[in-house]
Amino acid sequence: MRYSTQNVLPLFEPVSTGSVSGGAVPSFADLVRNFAEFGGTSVQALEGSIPYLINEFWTSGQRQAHSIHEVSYRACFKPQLPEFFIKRLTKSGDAVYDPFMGRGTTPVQAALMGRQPIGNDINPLSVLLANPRLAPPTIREVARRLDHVTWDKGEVDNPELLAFYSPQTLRHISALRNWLIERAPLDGMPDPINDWIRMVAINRLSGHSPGFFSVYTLPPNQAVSAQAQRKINKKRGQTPQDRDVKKLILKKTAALLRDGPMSSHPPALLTTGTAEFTPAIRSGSVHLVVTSPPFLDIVQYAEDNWLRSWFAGIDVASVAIAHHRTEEGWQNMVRDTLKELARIVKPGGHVAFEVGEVRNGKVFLERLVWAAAEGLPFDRLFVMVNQQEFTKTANCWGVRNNSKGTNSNRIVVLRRF
DNA sequence: AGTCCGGATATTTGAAGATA
DNA sequence: TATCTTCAAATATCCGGACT
Repeated sequence: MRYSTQNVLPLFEPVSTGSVSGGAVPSFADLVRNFAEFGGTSVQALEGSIPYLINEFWTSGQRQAHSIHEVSYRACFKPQLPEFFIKRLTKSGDAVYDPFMGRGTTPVQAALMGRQPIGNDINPLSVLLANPRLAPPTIREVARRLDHVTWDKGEVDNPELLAFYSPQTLRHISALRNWLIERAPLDGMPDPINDWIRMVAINRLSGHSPGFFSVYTLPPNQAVSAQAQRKINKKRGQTPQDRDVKKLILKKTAALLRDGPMSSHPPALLTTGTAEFTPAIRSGSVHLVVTSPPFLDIVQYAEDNWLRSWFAGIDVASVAIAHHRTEEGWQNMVRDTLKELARIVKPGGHVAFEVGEVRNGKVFLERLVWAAAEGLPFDRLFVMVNQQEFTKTANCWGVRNNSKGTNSNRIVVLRRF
């Protein structure tokens, strides 16, 4: 099913976060408890001292969200997740924040719903992926700009990459890379059209369909090493073919803009840095946080993104992405992050902190988050568990639904007092 | 000398849903 | 119907240290 305006409109109505008096307006807890949009009713459970509410909350099956979200990134939640909370806990113009924004699902969804998008991530790649989609150019503008790129000014200056690209394709990619680094430097003034082109190009670098610049390789959220790619090529008997870089960028641009323009929204604030210290964000300025941190050391974000970082001109070694191997270290990181969120979130505002079960179902991260919030100025409301028959389409690496990998969204819901 | 164990490292993909 | 796009790592192996 396509994402339609009809799906969006009701979301823009201001909603109350509930009130203890009167009882005419249901509280958020009541809304969650009584949720039954996909047939099932919420199951309540108490494990230890943690109240759980279990249901199918976000989507029935794999429902597509707004097309502007369709940017590949490792470990991103469905846009329906932030939508669920934004719809019920904020009104138009409110600020919605994600300290681990990744591809920017939360700020983009917030913008689509007329809220103020605020986002942060330690990886500079995040701003490059999120910011252009908050103010997209038109296809015509992109096409005109692409005609100005000096496509003949590219060399094969990194022969390793010939494992992924034909020489001609690599020359075009290099030409675009050089052109963007010169015309739209990362520390320079934003240029919505150039920044958009870079965002799309980053997303076309590698994948396993003809819509990408590369020969068939692993899925686009994880770039294999050049050495591993040479092995894949040998095993499959494949050689990189020429790809039309400009045409593919335009095609993906059209796909991203298919569902129409971005909604008008208050100005965005996107930063690059640690979630534990975000001085650019004013105290008490945020109404809702919807976020999901890295899960222990499961995903190697820097390595997975080496090819994208190369294209963008980011020095991967300079990006200090913390990998917490131990549960204790991870919980300390979460606590320090929650302390900063306590500063940023206004009284009465909420935090939806999404984690999952990892280590083959042995570690339930929401328990660590719940413990980390102890003693901070938050009411710990409950943990929502989103359970579906179907959790992901991926079956590479032998991942199967509801057996391997992370198969449930587990959201610790806090309210600032 | 042999075994066990935990941690580190290298290797490896296919089904579901949307769209044309 | 055909094609395109997407996707929160498990498993096998190696290595070094602890222990028998």
